[in-house]
Amino acid sequence: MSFSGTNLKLERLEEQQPEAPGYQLSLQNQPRGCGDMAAPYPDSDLISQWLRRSVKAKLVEASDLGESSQGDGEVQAKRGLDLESAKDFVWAKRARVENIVCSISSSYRDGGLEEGGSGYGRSRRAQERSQLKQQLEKMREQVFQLQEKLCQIYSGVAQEERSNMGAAWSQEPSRVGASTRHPGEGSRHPGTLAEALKEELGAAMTQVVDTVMQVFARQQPPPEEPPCSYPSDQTEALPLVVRKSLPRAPPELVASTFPQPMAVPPYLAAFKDRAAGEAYWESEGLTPGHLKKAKLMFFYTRYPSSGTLKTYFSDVKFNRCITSQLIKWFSNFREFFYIQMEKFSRQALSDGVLSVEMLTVTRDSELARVLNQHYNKANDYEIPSKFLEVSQITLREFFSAISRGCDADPSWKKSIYKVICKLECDIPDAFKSPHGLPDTVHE
DNA sequence: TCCGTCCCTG
DNA sequence: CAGGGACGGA
Repeated sequence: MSFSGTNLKLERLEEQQPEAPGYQLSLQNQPRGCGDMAAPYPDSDLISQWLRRSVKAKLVEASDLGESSQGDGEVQAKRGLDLESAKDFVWAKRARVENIVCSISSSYRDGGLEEGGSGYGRSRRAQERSQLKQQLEKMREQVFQLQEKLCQIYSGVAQEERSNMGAAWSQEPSRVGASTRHPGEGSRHPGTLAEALKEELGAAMTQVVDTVMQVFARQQPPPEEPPCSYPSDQTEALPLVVRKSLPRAPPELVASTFPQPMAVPPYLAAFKDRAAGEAYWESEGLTPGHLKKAKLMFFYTRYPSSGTLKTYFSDVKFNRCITSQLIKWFSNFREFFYIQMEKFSRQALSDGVLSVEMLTVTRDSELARVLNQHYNKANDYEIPSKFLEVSQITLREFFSAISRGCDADPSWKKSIYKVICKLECDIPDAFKSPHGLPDTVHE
């Protein structure tokens, strides 16, 4: 791996570093359109400045005090940055990485920070500088790769523009989003370009940030308490169902004693999960396996009590959140169930069915097929005959109520719900097994 | 007031 | 499927 090109590019970055925010610096080495891409994200300018100050303060702190940067939790805890705007995360990441690189690089190039002090302090500083130098080299490489990627992506866009336009290439290519939407040109798959850009940039940024975080995390002791409480503590804006049995990330990658703004905020970590196609936590949370199990349990119980839920989800650590989530699941299951019942009974009415006796639900019924598709998508479980009976009773209740004109009453379904909630069936003991799902039941 | 449910929306 | 408002019962 050659560093010559990398160094050239970095020096150009460093020359402009004092004035321009970090995220714009590297873009200035790109075609103008790339730089303009930053325009929709003005917030990242502030973030960049703030981050640069934080990193510099960190370096000065480490050097002046002659101490490692370990363990200054109080100072770090005071540093917080609200990066909640998800649309800015890529730019925030970029700004963060580039500012780290620029700051370290500037300090390094200028011969380090203030000399003097005791011999002990000097040797520690030399050690610090040596470590920082190594980090710088690695990060230079990463940033260079990122720049290359951006160039490739953008040049690809530009080529496509040229070939598609067939006319003179614009003197001043505007930002990608705008350049793909010329007036009167129609919607020529701008979404594809935007998506490609987004994916490439996201993947590249993830790679860079990961490396940087790893480099810095190695300097830090592991946190005393891994933030594994996160999935159950913050459920907003994240899927409540987490994938289980995937490798847990080293805690220091999720949160370290690094100054707060540098730590990966949970939602960014979550994005990183998606970008990397991995889940970082196994946890106390409900998994797709639990969801599947719950759906199969619906064949037996439409209104499970919290006690029933606790009994049949014994591998789950129950708290208010988990309980309400499970209850919500069954509420959603019922909703779907009753919607289908109403739909099929109205259909039967319009098809000229005259009496409820004509309405039956068997395994061959279309209604059974729809229900099976919803609650037993993998079709690896046989619908219990009891559920077919309950479905038939419900269908007939709906048919009867509608044919009597009861649906004029806004609360006409409540009487049906009262009937159905008494039709609970015994859930097979196999569902009590905390691991896996019961084998197919053949009746 | 709390909790469960319904209902609507995204 | 999740979020959230409305509603009613305890």
